[in-house]
Amino acid sequence: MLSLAEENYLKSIYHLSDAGEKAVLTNELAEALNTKAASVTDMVKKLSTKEFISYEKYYGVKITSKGKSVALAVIRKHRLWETFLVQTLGFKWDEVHEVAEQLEHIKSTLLIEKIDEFLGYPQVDPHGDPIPNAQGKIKKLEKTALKNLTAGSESTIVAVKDSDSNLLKYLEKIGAKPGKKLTVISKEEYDGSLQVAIESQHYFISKEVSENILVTL
Amino acid sequence: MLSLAEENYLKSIYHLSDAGEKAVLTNELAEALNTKAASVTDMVKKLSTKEFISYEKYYGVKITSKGKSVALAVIRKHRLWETFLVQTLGFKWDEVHEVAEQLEHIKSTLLIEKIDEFLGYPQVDPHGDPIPNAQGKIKKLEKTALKNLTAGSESTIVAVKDSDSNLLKYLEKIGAKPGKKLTVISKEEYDGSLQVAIESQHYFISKEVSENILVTL
DNA sequence: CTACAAATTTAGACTTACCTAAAAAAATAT
DNA sequence: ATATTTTTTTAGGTAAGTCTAAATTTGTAG
Ligand SMILES: [Mn+2]
Ligand SMILES: [Mn+2]
Ligand SMILES: [Mn+2]
Ligand SMILES: [Mn+2]
Repeated sequence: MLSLAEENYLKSIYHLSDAGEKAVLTNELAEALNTKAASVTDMVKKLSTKEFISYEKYYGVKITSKGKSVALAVIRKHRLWETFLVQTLGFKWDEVHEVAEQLEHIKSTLLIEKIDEFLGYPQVDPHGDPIPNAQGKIKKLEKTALKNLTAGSESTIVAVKDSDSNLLKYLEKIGAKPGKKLTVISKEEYDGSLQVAIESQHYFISKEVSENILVTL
Repeated sequence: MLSLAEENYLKSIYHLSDAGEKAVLTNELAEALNTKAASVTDMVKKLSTKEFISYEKYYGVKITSKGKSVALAVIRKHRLWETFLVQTLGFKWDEVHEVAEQLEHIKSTLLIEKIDEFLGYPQVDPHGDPIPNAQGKIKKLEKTALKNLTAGSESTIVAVKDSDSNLLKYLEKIGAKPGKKLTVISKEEYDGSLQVAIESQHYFISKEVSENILVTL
């Protein structure tokens, strides 16, 4: 049985590695987990011994398929809980991430399957992120950050960053929800800011925000 | 912010003290928490420093009102979650206690208030135990264990012990649910076993079982 | 190629929540 | 009242997960 800390490390490694594609460095993990590099080295050794990751000193870690399946189970729980909180209990989409960070560690297969069934097997969470199924299969979205689009391009919002409550409140205000059409009207080379249209409303968007909105290719 | 261990200690102290009436001894607590007396002494000192309990060496602990309000908040969450699992997700009443032991430690006032609202402010959990309100007020049930009844007495089941899954499956089978009428037909002095009627069906009940069914006075 | 900087690991400590074994206090029995 | 048993506390350790500071390795720039 994995500890809360171990589960959080595996989840972060999974995310930072782009679903296991690339190696993750010690400092990246320390940053993501709000801890220190020395602590990461310790934990990474432990997870490596248990074969959830492979670790080569000074070269970072790669997640194994065993580790991936743990990570995906945690991500599944996180996203199902977020969906439940919004759809069933009426939470706002900026209120759910923190609570889901706790709920994702509840150990009960029955519970999460019942929630999934209760919700009618949702495919994506309130922020547009895909929900892995019980077997750990996850739909990979074809997506890019809004900041990569050029002036004139039209696209649809696929997902948004879920962990910044203030960002989410702002996105709500401008109607930047998954599913909405978005057109880039102009782009300022100097600071990377954009002018965009969402449902015929025009908005100025900072580069920072444009990094956290994911759109169709 | 209290740790999981601290919350569990306070909950156990509350239960073992009959809602704070009497002092709780070190060994009782060790037994209830599945730990050793030495560990209890350590924790009890810590909780005492933090003023959740008062502790006098060799004489056991008493819960303070500060401690009581923590305990009641945890009990509230436990019972609301159990109710949610049964009513909303279709868990059986013997499947919920273990999961609720985890869910009761989720930190989010909003979450538990939303669950309470969603359920329509239930007064008792699936095992008949009263649910404290958000202010920590709890209805004290007038109840006694079935084993204290004498032959001929009629009563109504108020609550049953919630933590033994096999007991609950058995009680389900004989229809011993909170709200049901129960008559003691005879009592065997030798081993304390009883013959009872529930909805005109007759059952032999061991002393052990009769200690875990609570009935009206 | 060498010097300096950046990233990472190692060493040594700390906190929480446990444990066992020994000592001390309280309860009970003679 | 004294001896024995039971309960509780103290002493000293352990494992998980964290930290700071120092040492080591790797990367970069002249
Ligand atoms: Mn989230
Ligand atoms: Mn999300
Ligand atoms: Mn319970
Ligand atoms: Mn219950």
